[in-house]
Amino acid sequence: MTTINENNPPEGCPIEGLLKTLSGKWKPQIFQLASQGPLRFNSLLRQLPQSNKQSLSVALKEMEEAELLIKTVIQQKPLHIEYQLSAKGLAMVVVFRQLEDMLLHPLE
Amino acid sequence: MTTINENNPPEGCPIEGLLKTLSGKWKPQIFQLASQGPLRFNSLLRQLPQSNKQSLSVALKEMEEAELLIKTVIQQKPLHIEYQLSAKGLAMVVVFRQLEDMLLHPLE
DNA sequence: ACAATTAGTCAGAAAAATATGACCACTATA
DNA sequence: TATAGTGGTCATATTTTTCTGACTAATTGT
Repeated sequence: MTTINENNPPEGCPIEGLLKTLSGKWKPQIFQLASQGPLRFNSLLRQLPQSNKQSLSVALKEMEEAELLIKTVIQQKPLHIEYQLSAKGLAMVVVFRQLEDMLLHPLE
Repeated sequence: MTTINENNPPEGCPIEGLLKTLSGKWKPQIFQLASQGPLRFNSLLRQLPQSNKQSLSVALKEMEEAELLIKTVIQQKPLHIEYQLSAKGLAMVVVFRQLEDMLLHPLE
């Protein structure tokens, strides 16, 4: 009688945390655009005309909390706010590019 | 007068495709468990008691289509079906581990 | 014959994610 | 004074994702 390891509730699955911070409809585009230069809120909104303030606001906040983006307040009048990729965020984008390739290339 | 690149609708954002195939409530756990050995449907269901047949069935199918999992029918009676990580899937898990570390380690 | 196991599918309900439109404060321009 | 730009928040509505429970079909055990 062979019973296989079935007592394995992966509580706090680490991959879950990772993929959760990366999940969200507009985060891929934010990564992509931020990899091309600093972002500003209204500009981002115009570049993603299918999106909306609310969702972008939440996505930016989550990415900032995950330390993927750095938010900078530029002291001009009117105030300008810039979001740019952190080192972490940039490293993520680099890895994403590798993963894309992996996903696309057929399995030999 | 400096106008910044705003004519940049990232149609078919490549990162979007990647994160879409990785999205789904139970895929992280499937990656995790599959990295420990081949999976069978009902066993998976028992190991993830908060989940359900439907969602797992869909997730397995999507991961199989993305060539992350390989489905094998074992000709015994009753038929057994095994899901195991492909080379691609395994490589993904390895990269996930690196990304987790990146995400956790504070930005210096 | 009846229950349990294998691996699912299906329709409908519930929950979660996303979008809409109004509103806010501040500054600038006509 | 009114309009537009900066960068948002909030309550509500809509859409998408996930879950539930019933059902299938073949096989094994009691």
